[in-house]
Amino acid sequence: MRISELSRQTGATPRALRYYEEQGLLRPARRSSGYRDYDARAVQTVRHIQLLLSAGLGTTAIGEILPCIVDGTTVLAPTCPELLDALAEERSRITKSMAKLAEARGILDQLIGARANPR
DNA sequence: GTTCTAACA
DNA sequence: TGTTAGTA
Repeated sequence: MRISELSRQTGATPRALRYYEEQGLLRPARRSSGYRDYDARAVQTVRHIQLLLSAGLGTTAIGEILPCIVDGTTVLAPTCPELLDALAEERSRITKSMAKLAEARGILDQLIGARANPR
């Protein structure tokens, strides 16, 4: 299928799909016309990319994790250690971010003279 | 009409 | 990422 079709099936813009390729996340074949030619598998791959992206992982991390994903239905399977490793790393990153945000909120609470949980 | 690459009022 | 330009 061509880029517009994959875009339609995944919701990713053609621009994003080309970007994923630049990052080595996708390797579509090329037609004699120069147009990218994606196989059906690409749909699943893009969904995996979107999932990992929404988890806060960067394209470089995703590039390392992607090959560890089993061609199951929707989600991924913690196969190789690299995957668990990268995911655990990202998780601790998030935990640290949450701590900083909580601090920032605490300061704002004082400045505002607010109660514990002002939305 | 669609896609491609490259580049940025 | 969007978007636009100039092509193939």
